[in-house]
Amino acid sequence: MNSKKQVVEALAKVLPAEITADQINKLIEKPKTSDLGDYAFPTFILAKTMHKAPNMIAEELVGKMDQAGFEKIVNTGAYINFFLDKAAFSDAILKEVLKEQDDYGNQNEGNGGNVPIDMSSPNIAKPMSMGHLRSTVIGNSIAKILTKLGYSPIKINHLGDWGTQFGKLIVGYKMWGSKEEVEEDPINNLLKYYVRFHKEAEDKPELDDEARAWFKKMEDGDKEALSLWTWFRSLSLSEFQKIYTRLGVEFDSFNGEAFYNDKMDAVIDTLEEKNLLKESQGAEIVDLSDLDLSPALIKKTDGATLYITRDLAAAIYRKNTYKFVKSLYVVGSEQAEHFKKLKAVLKMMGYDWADDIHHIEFGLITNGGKKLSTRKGRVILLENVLNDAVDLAKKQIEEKNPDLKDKDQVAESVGVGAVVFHDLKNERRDSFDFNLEEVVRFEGETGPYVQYTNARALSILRKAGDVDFDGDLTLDDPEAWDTLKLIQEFPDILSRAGRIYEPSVIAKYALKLAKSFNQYYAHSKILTDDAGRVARLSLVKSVTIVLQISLGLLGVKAPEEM
RNA sequence: GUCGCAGUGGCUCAGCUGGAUAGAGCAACGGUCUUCUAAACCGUAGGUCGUGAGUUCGAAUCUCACCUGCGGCACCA
Repeated sequence: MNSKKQVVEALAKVLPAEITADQINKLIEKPKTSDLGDYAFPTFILAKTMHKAPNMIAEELVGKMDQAGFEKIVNTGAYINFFLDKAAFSDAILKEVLKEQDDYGNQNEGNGGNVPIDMSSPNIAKPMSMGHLRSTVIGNSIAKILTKLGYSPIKINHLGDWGTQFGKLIVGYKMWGSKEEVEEDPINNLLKYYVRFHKEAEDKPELDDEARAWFKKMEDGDKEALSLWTWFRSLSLSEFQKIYTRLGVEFDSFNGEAFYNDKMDAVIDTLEEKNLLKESQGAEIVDLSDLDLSPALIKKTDGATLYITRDLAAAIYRKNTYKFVKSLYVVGSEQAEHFKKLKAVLKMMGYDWADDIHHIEFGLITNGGKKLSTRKGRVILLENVLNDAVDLAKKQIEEKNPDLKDKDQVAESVGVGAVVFHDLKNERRDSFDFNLEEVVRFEGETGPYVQYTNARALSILRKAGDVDFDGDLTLDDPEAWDTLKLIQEFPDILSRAGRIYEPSVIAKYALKLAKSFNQYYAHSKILTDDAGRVARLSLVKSVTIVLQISLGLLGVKAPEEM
């Protein structure tokens, strides 16, 4: 349903013909308060052409307008305020949601097009930190949003599974580690060797040489080196999997850095063919000075390849494999320049689809104002944060709803949901300082608040028993009005979230809808047995549908009771 | 130095393409559970929207300068 269109049409009839429907549509705004109606049209721009004061124009236009189909149309100063017919509106929107159910809001702008999403991408042998959570959770949510918009996302976990750090790891393992220790607690112990390596290498630079030598062995296909690498990799992966399961995230591909080892020569060949490669200070570069970018370093002085070389190979591989309509990279904003360069080089290679690559950047999480650093052992372990949050959720349940069944499962959903929601509710570019208390908060603008709202609504529906959601769903209760309008806005919210790749748009919407419903809940007796009962229950049902869709899009579970 | 991002009540943030008295949450204070889950609801208090100029009928929103913070800037990813 489209109530805005109704407003545009009403205006088009009385406005000068040179103003197009499209222009009208752009000028219409939503008033801040409901006493100013549901839509408003400012008449200032007409003042010049009509040679009259805006408030006069507004008054005149209102006099000429047909009020049919609206509750009323009035002017307030220079604005024309439209009040929708609440009864007709509620009936139409509730019927639509109840009919569409989980499909409510679905759109097909994507037309099935493939969209690889590079996300999560933790480094092997290092624990997942809060930083990885961002990439994982933002990527996952964007994938779900795009699915609802008709795209086919492909979630790629571009694992950090190759590079000199493995040389360091092997050296550390051989010096201080043991098979038993690693198998007991793979990630933490591997991390221990890695941190110790960096500490000791400060005084013993020969350790770095040794590490380089081991990495060289890996590249040369040395059996021992590769078998250690494979072992570290698979241990790490199964540890990561535990966290992904908790977060409810699944991947379509785990092709990480190592996967592109044999695909870089072709890239370098092409660069050479197109005469793009230049030698500079002993290294091979692509000059990007025309674009005000520093050069892209393709090959080091020692002939080894670099990050961008691998990413070029990956970009091309993804285009060939998936024929994508766009390709997303959920990576921190500190890498913005890297992606500019990546696109620039691809463009120079003649790949116009470079324009379809989008860097979905997000802000840094700091701890005490400082950047997190694995090397210095300064990390916030995601697993600990999740555990703390779940423990706290469990306590709350014991306190508030001790008879609840499946307490542990609900605590898991609520605790993890709080952490995930917290990460998604602000604009992704915002960087924030980690604060456990804030992350695991359950009151106010939080995930649990939305979950709780949904659980209470479901509880009403359970108490209502069998309801035939049919017939007249007219609801002209002013308390319900904001909620109804919000439900109707959902498809627009979804499309905006997809357009700007912003899960926070959905999170904020869910909070708004939950708040609005809680107000309704507090002021209306829904189960009262009167003529409006079915309509009110339809609203409750519709709210649960939209809240559950929204939480689902964020990757947050919606427990039925809590 | 240079490029990018940000600067809104004590704290964390909204504010869509410029529009009608700048909105929430937390914290503070005060109310609301014999009635659908009080993880909720209602109310009070709190803001020169970093600073200065400009564009406009109208600027938190656009332009410029400056200040502050964070991030990037060739052999890490």
